[in-house]
Amino acid sequence: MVEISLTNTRTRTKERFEPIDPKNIRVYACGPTVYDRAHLGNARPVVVFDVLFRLLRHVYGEDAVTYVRNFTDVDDKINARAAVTGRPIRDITEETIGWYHDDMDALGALRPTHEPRATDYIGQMTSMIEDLVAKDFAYPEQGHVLFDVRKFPEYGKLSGRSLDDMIAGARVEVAPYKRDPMDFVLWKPSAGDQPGWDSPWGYGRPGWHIECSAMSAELLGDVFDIHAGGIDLQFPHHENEIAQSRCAHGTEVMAKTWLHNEMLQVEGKKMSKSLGNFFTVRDLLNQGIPGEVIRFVLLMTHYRKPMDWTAEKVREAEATLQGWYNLTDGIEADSSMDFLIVDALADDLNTPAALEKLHRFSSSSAARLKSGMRLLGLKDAEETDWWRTTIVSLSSTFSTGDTPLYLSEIVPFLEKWQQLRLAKNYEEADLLKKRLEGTGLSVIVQPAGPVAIVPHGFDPKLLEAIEL
RNA sequence: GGUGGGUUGGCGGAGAGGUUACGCACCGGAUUGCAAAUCCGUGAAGACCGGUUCGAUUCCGGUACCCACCUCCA
Repeated sequence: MVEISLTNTRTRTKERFEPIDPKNIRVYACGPTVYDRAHLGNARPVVVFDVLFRLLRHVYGEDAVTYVRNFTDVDDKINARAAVTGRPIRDITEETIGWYHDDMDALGALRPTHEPRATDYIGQMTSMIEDLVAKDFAYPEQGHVLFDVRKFPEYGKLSGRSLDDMIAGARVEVAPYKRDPMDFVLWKPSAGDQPGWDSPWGYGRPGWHIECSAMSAELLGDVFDIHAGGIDLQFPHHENEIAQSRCAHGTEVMAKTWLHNEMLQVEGKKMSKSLGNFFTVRDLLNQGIPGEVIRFVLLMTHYRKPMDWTAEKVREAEATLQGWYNLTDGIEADSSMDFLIVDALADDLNTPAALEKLHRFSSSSAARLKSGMRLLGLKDAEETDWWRTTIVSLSSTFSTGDTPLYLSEIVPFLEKWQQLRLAKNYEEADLLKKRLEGTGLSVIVQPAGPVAIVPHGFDPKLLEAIEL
């Protein structure tokens, strides 16, 4: 059995992963609030924890892993979106969930075992809140229900904060219904057209944190193996989840292992709308950057380090993948050296180290490369075609797939170019070559003669403007 | 202010107390009208100051700088 080690935020150490039940490993990751397209920062944890999911399935068996990622479909940002657009909330959340699936599928992320929606678990939330009130960990006040942080001595342990320090430096307004400034909302009243449900505390809606506690308990149990999310969720979201779940269930831990990925930056700066470097996964796909390339870039940096998204990395990833796809197209995969990749991933999801192994395979065995790429969730060459090119030459022409050949359009130019070259009229030959390259073609000389490399998506109409 | 993390060659980015990371770029060679592609090869590092050690970029302490969170953004 491969020994997996993971950096556990809860204990601040890298430790060996030992499943509670090797036949049913239970993982929960915090999913998106569905009010808009997923941005690139949302994609990082999705890809990172997809690698974890794949690794666990590889090691323990495909049916031995239960992976839950929620959709937060009740939230004030969604309400705001509904108010601005005049659309029903359900329309917005349905549409956004569809987008999310499209975009994450494009990145090669497997669908989790369960993708629960918060609004389908309101009953579980209210019973959990009732339980917390009954056990005196929470108190109702002015239509709200609040968690009483002073009742949970270990509050702040996950993020290494003390209540008193946080209050000293807090910039939050203290609501009048709170006993302690750090008390957080489990339930809050709804008015007007805000979404709401009947509850023992009146018509209202849940606070943000309770949904993850209720859904993870329902689907994974009171204690489960791994809870994952972005480092920005460590406080307060995960801290609050732990407080709720442990107090309600009376357990020593909520999850044995807590994993947090570091944040994403763009060209060295935090991604933000004001800096103009904010973009969604869909924006990148629409620019023609393939999903596999986005995935590759995300895998180039270890998940616990801040990662910088740059155009240079995109270029590098695309060139590398194109080369690997050319090597592995039509090749039968050889899994005999997979353990090298698995070992790298088992060492705290070291994806850069795994990529290094793939680079080594690329110069020794395309069959092993193909198998290794699958382990990282990179599509097979046959499943995608953006990397394909067509080679047009005067003697023989072939295409790496179903790409059109453009023989009649291109060959006359190659013949002309060859004539000029044989006549040593290099000035005109170079001019012609430059014009051809302006259409996206690459024109080169091989031992057998001139050759044009036609990229995927080439537009032959561009050739009409060039004089023969 | 509090808490956590980081600083590796031109760039990206890992591991390891002493043995080539790897990729991109660069340079040299093969090849080439030029170029591209491909193949082969060389060089290049660990913020600063101390400490531990036979030996540290790798462990410990300090300094500087950077980043994140504390503001229901992954």
